[in-house]
Amino acid sequence: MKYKIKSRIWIEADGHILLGEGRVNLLKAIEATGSLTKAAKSLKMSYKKAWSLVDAVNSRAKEPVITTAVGGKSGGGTALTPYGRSLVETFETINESCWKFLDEEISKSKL
Amino acid sequence: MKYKIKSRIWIEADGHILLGEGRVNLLKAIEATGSLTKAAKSLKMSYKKAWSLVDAVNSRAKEPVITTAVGGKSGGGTALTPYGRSLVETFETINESCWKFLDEEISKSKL
DNA sequence: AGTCGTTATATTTACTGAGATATAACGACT
DNA sequence: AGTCGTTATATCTCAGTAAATATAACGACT
Repeated sequence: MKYKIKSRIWIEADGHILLGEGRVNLLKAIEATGSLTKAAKSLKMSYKKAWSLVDAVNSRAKEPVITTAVGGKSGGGTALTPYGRSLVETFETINESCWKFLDEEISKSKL
Repeated sequence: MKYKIKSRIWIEADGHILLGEGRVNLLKAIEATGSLTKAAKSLKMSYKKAWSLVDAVNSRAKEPVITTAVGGKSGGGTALTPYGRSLVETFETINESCWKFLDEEISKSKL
């Protein structure tokens, strides 16, 4: 039986959490569905929770992460900005390289 | 305003968490005080919670992490085994190198 | 004007997890 | 035999969080 090492990373802005794994998943679901309601459903999350998460991200980030449209034929929708996409991408690459780094570290140790 | 990246790491054994930051702190407090009761108090944690934590660590680790004595003049006590000390030490060194790694990664990015 | 699916927000309800409390057992020492 | 501070464990209470529910506003299109 071997030990495994795991990690969670997150980005903070102004002492408050800006982006973590859950929020990244939500942003990706928004990009996939084009709607906050559908994104929440696809993650089996309440609309309210999803909304508070994206609101927190949007209000703390240096630039807007999502744009919302209300009303209209389709009812409206939510979309990721280019800046949002870059946030998601760099988060995921850093996260994966962190996993790799930790796997190497634990295999170097004598546990 | 700059983004900061943070992380939590933990070690799993057999699919269950073995050691994380909180447990490491508790083990260090045990080493410092020689008693689970005092360690719990020093961390403002209930005895019950502290006990369940060390019990979980002790039962999942490859070798015993603590030894306990019940009764006697001093009432008893809890001590860290050499293996427990090595667990704590490697956890902390990996944790700190992980922080360093992440700081470098985020400063490389364009956020 | 009416419909529709959405964003946005408040309020109420349910439940899990943490804390508080209680109790037993232990054994070196006086 | 009695004391003392500890380990060990069960049970009960409560708060804070998550979920469910309700409601308003919006605007393109028919």
